[in-house]
Amino acid sequence: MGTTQLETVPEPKYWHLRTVLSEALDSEFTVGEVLPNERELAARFGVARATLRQALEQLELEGRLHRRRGVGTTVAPPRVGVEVGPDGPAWPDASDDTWQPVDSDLSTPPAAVSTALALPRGIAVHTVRRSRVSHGHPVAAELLYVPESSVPGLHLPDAPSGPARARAVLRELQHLDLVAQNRSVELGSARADDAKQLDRLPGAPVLVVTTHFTTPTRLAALSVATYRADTCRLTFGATGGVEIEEGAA
Amino acid sequence: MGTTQLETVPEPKYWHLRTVLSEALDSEFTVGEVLPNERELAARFGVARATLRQALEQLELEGRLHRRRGVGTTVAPPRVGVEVGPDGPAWPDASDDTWQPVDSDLSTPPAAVSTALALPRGIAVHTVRRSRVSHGHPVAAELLYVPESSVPGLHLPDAPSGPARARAVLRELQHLDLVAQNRSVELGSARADDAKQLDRLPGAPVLVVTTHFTTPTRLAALSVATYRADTCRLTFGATGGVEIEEGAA
DNA sequence: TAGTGGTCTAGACCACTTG
DNA sequence: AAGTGGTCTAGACCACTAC
Repeated sequence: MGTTQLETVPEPKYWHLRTVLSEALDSEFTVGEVLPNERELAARFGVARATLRQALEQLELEGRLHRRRGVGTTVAPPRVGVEVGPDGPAWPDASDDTWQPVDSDLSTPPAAVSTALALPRGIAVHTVRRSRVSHGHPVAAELLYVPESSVPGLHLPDAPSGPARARAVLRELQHLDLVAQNRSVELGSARADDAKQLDRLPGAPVLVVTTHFTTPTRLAALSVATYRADTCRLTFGATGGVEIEEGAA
Repeated sequence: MGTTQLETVPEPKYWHLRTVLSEALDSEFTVGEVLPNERELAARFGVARATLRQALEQLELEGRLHRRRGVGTTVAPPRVGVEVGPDGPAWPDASDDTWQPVDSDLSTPPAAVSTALALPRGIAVHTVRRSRVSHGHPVAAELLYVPESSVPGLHLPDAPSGPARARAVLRELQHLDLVAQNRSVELGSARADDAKQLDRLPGAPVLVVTTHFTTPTRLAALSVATYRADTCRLTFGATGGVEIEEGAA
């Protein structure tokens, strides 16, 4: 008697919408194609714009869509795999071309960093900012915290900040004997400065990679790298294997 | 004359609210404490409930809050660090106590999995479901895809599914020569079945860990593990180092 | 200037947990 | 039955981009 699925589906509208849109993206759209605007999509599906936006937010979180204010919503390319974490412990390399030194100064780190480095709160450390670019787009912003005691022989250039200073600190680190490298990954939301560097709005989802660099005696440096969660797939330890490309639908 | 920051702050209300609440959580609340309900909080801050919810969603994404329908909003404990990824390549262990075999059957995997395993679409593979528990709470759900050709000597128990069948497949895997193990991490949203297993709502943010198990000749198995992004911090390769505890505010 | 996505409001009702 | 968070609506205005 006209019994459809309607009564047995306690599924939220936005979730159902997400599924419908996701399938449409698979079959009827190509990468880079622009979708109809939100007001039209909402009308087409017979829902409020806020509900439609909930579905779009899900798809953006999953890396399927790319939304830009003033421009529109486009179909995102598959996430780029960025290699994070070499086979063994290794210092960040000053001549590394995946990371670009941006700036550096001597400043007091957040309390959580002081704690991790076993320093009293308020003690200044060398703070190196680096930026990672892939395929022409910024994908990560890094803050590297180095206690002064880790680089006793550091000879600074004249400038109190800038890329040259950053490279000096990175070069000096190579002298230390690195024995271990603990990494962790967690979800976070971009702070205002990271967001600007990553070309996103504050609060955008990011993958935070924290790396502890330890020498035989102690924790010598701490790196906090913030990756765009919408566009990046972090890859680890390609131990002899071949990188497998996806997106071959 | 009464010039405050108001006019120079194009910062969204929900973002400012997030900051204020975050600082309040640091100084005035303890883990497990329940916050006032959303309607009261919204009234207290003079914003609409939807705006207040945007701030709470951010804090939940960052693992600071725990919200449960019908119950309330509580202050979340620090994220638990879950070790994912041993030092070298290793098969999932049947007697591993961090992972618990849940179920197993022979079924056709999603198209993306077929592609990665270099199988024609529609070919059935052994699918093993496992569940990971930490501190009494479910933290991850895993789907392990094993082509029949990878376990030719598999002797199945009578039951066509169930934990016993899962263990049989896992045991048989140990016989293969594992040479590499490629891992990647990306952000995703929980599908309905994962969400139920993780005690979350559909669409909840998760960290998806994909592992490729390769033998000398080919890709022999594929694991897709879904971790709760709100409660988990994934840790990698503790190469001789000591796990550093956080939360020592 | 027109069109886009981003923010915000003030309501309503629903699903769920708890007493 | 009462109280909580989750969903949804129909509007308004703002910030940004591009023409």
